Amino acid sequence: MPAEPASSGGGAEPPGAPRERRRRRGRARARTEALLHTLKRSRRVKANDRERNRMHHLNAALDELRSVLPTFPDDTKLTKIETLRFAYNYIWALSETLRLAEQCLPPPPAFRGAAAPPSPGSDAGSWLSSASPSAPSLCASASGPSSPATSEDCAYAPADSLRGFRGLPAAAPPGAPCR
DNA sequence: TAGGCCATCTGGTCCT
DNA sequence: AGGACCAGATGGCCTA
Repeated sequence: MPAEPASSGGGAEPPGAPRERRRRRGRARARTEALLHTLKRSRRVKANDRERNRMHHLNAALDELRSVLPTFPDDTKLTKIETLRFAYNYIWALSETLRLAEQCLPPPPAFRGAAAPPSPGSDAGSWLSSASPSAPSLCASASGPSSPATSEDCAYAPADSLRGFRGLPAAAPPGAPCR
């Protein structure tokens, strides 16, 4: 504990003055600490508020993502982790479908000199489902795009909600001939 | 009742 | 300096 600094005034003070000064300084320090405490507190409250807002925005974005993901039954609510993993696999499946479709599409008329007849619903009846052995499973996974899902990861997937999955054409099995 | 999911609070770190 | 982001802690709610 540092010694009290000697007063510059000398002996003009009445006896007991140093004690009074100490008391006042103590009160001032208490006031400063209280002020600091309330300042810290209000900063914390503001930070909490921002954090709450941030999480609400994050959840809103997650809800938007959920709303574009197909589930069965329709009102099935995926958990956060399920939503993210499902979205990952859904995107993978869509791009795979696109890739296969491009592979199978006939060349544009400009190259053939004649319009090719569309093949409506050539594969429209077969939708991707977890029951299809050749189709990429849409169950959740964190693995790479070349193998979007493993059976172990499927433990995380809402398997029942994905069964009967609608809206995504099945990817053709590897090596399947284009029609 | 245990386990999963979620919201919130909190302190630390990074960025502007 | 203040805000954004992150991860850990905690408590509530729900379901098997």
